[in-house]
Amino acid sequence: MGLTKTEIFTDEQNQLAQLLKAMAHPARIAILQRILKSNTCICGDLVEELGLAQATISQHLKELKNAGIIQGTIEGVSVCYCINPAVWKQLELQLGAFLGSYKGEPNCC
Amino acid sequence: MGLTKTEIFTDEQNQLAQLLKAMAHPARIAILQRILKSNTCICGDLVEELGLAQATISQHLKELKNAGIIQGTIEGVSVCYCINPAVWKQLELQLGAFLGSYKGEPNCC
DNA sequence: ATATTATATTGCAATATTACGATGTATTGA
DNA sequence: TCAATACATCGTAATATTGCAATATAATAT
Repeated sequence: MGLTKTEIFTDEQNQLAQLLKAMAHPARIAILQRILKSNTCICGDLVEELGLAQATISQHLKELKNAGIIQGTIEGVSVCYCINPAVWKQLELQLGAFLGSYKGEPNCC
Repeated sequence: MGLTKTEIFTDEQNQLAQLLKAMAHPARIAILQRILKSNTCICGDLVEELGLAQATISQHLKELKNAGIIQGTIEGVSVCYCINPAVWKQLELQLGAFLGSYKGEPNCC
């Protein structure tokens, strides 16, 4: 198979899983950290700074963009990527609620 | 390929990516939500409640266990799974720092 | 118009993931 | 001991992901 059965889960579960999946790669975490740090946008500096080929970086950027986590605007010859505030905030809320719902009660295993 | 180049990233990036990856599937999110809700442990109730085969559930549980997010102890004939408090707390901290480092300054794209 | 620069897309090979049936294993109860 | 119950593991098919070279595209500069 290799095909997730999305139809048996809630929209919220599928959506959260998709956002997590988009971030679940060290290169994409590195890209996001880089965008967060130099809050002013970046472009293909990534190709030099990370040790991956240009095609690979472009592909990772595309995945982050498809998930809605980042957005890019053309800026002359290069492209400027930055965080999509709405999605980032939603992710923060959804994940916060999810992670925060654990109350660590020690009556178990 | 299909092989992540982990050696070019920091331990923190690789570790966070691995934790996110373990959670980045709707079935595994559903499993975690179920564990969080009935904070008292569960077992193969999941097979009935989610619409997946027993082998599939077992496989997802194994992945969560391998990532360290949950732990299981044998309880008679069944197995009791619950959250690993240390890893959960670490995830909360690491993700909180990561997500919280975005200050939403609107000087960009 | 043409070259240059920056990024995207395509095509491919290697590997990973998802899901399940079938089978193995360990514990309890009769 | 033997059956039943609850999981785990194996094997397999379908599909997805990762990474790159090669090539395409789009914008600016000459």
